[in-house]
Amino acid sequence: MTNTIDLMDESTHELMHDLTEAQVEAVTTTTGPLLVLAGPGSGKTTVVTRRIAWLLAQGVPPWQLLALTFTNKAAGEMRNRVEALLPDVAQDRRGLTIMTFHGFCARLLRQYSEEARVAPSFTIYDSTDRRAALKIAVRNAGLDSGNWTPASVGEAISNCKNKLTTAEQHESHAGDFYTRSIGRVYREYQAILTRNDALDFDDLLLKVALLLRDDQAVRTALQERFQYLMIDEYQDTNQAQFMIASALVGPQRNICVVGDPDQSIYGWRGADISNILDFEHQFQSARVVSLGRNFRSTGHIVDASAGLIQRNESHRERTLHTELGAGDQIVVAGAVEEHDEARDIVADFRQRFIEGTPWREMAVLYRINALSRVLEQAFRDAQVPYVVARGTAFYERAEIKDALSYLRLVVNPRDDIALRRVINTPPRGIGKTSLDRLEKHAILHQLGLGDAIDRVDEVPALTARAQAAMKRFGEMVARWRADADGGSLILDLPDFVSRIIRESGLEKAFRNGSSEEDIARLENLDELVTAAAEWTPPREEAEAEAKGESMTILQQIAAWLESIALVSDADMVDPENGSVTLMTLHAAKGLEFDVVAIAGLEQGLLPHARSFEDDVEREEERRLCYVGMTRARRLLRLSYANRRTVRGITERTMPSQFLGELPAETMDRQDIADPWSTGTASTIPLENWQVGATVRHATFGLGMIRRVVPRPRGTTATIEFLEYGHRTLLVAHAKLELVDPDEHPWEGIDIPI
DNA sequence: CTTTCGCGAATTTTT
DNA sequence: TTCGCGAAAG
Repeated sequence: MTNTIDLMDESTHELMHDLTEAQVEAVTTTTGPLLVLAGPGSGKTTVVTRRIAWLLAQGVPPWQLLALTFTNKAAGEMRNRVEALLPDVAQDRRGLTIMTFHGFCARLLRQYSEEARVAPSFTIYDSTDRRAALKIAVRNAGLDSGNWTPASVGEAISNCKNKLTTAEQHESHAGDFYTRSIGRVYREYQAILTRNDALDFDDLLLKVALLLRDDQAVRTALQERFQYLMIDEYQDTNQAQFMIASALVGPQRNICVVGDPDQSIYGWRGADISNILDFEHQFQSARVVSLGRNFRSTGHIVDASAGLIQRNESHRERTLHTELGAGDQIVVAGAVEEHDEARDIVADFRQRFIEGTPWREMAVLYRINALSRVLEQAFRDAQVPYVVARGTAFYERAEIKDALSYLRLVVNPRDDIALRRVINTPPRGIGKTSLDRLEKHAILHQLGLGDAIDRVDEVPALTARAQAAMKRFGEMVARWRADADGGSLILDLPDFVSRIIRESGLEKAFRNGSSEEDIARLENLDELVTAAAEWTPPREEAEAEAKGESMTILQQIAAWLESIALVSDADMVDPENGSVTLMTLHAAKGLEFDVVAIAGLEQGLLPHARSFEDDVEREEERRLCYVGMTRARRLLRLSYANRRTVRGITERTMPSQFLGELPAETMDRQDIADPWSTGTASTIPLENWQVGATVRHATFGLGMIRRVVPRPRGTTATIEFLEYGHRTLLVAHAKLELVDPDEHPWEGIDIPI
């Protein structure tokens, strides 16, 4: 590597002088397949951005570069950092493509709509729309909506799409009833999407994968354009994304993927960890660079998280080191119940603030969104500024979805899901009966609902009243559409949005009432107008506009709606704001803070109860915990409550098994006396009393813990002893010894269940 | 046709 | 606890 540096001139040396040897190798290995294994805090973004700058400095035209990320935030940060590296050469970055996977696919599909056989002005369905479409699909497939929930059916369909399996293919090799049924719903669901000119998230990837697979001309064109491909967070790619990446890589095979198998946390969504594990097999002669130095966290944090992740069967041995010193130990704190836990976190943060850490450098992470409620309350009560990173929440509010549905209908007249949502919102005399009649007519004549409304005179079943109401509705939308598409009266996007809110009657509906709720809804609608005003078109469009091709309102709405459909929670973390950030562990991926608290480290929460049956899922929970811990630079606080109220029911909880897996010397334990156990604590820490743990008893010999139940007189454990059957013992008094699982005491022995 | 009420089910994570 | 759905009342 040294001679590489010797060969560099002044300006390029500037790009390397502060990098480690491994990082330099990752930056300068520009030809052929390259896998960068980047542990937490190892300077992954630095490497990718320097690599882009390096390629540009080598004279590679910017439009030949394509970098794909998972979130808008990651893409934005990458763009900013490239710009910071190359401040003077703005026009040299023209055509440089740094986008999210989904955003990139959406763009390709609009560009090649004909080849991909999608409508050019397709709508992207978010999870709410998808749910609505799935319900209709289940109904159309003649199945009982009670047994076939949108969630379960949707997951099955999603899995099919990730594997590029079409409904027909799925049905053709269907054996059992379940598979056949899913196939039927899948076909119905896809028919709805097609009729509505809509694509769901999976379709964005699927359609592009199929396009690249089947259309050689398009594939070649893209391969020729994008000579250098980079993919961030590669451990979270699914099969469709792998297909896309493989197809984009031309004969020169310049593909660089960056990721960390230990941070794969989207398996539940179809992410396939083998993409990164098998990279060297998929792309023969790939170079592998492992970034082993952690620039982010202090020693105890690095050691503790390493100790945890080593417990995973799937973990590949490797060492990470930091040169930032040992730092503070991790605080592991217990609390009586969740309110105390939240208060303790706030008190801790307040102390850090007094010591000089700004609020924006602190974050609270949790497994499930429901936990944010208690935490928010505690922060509010203490008057500590906080922000809940929930980018999508605003756009999920009913009144916002209503307003957006009107806009969607303007852009895409065939969007029946949007139409259903707003045809009677606010009420305009078109009830269920009328809608049913319209639908019957539409099906009979093979029309969309929008078309049927345009010819509502021909629907004899409708009452005159309903007919008139529908006619008015149809004309209203048609008028908007005409005005948006080249009409001269409209000034700009926010004006148009506000006009729709007004003329649709949404505004009036909330202005009539004066309840707290109505006022909030009005404010939200105002907020939407503000959001429209603050929105700026993405770069490609902006460049086109600079050339004098200004966008019509219709095009602006379409682009705005697309950007809304593709926002994620993490996108909303604003480093400029002076608040503590509250978010899920998933949303925290890729971020870092000086001070991090993880709340709710309890059995059933983290790891989540739904992962109990499956070792693979449990390992993903451990990775999730690992991701959370490694977000911290200096201070990490893990906490649990002994009691937690979920859905109005208070339940006893156990500390997470993960706490028992952390090296003792990295922890500063601040557990509290468990009020349910009597006095003397057992020699085994509570969190090690897990179902499945192996123990040895002085009299009964070897056994396995089957149940652990906290009781007023002390926590009891039911243990299945190899020779004595099951016994229930008081944890505090039993003379038990925990057997190291590595000893494999069960080898060759049938464990009685 | 609209509104209200009561019941039952549910929440893990999200582009 | 909260949401969504269906039934019954207005």
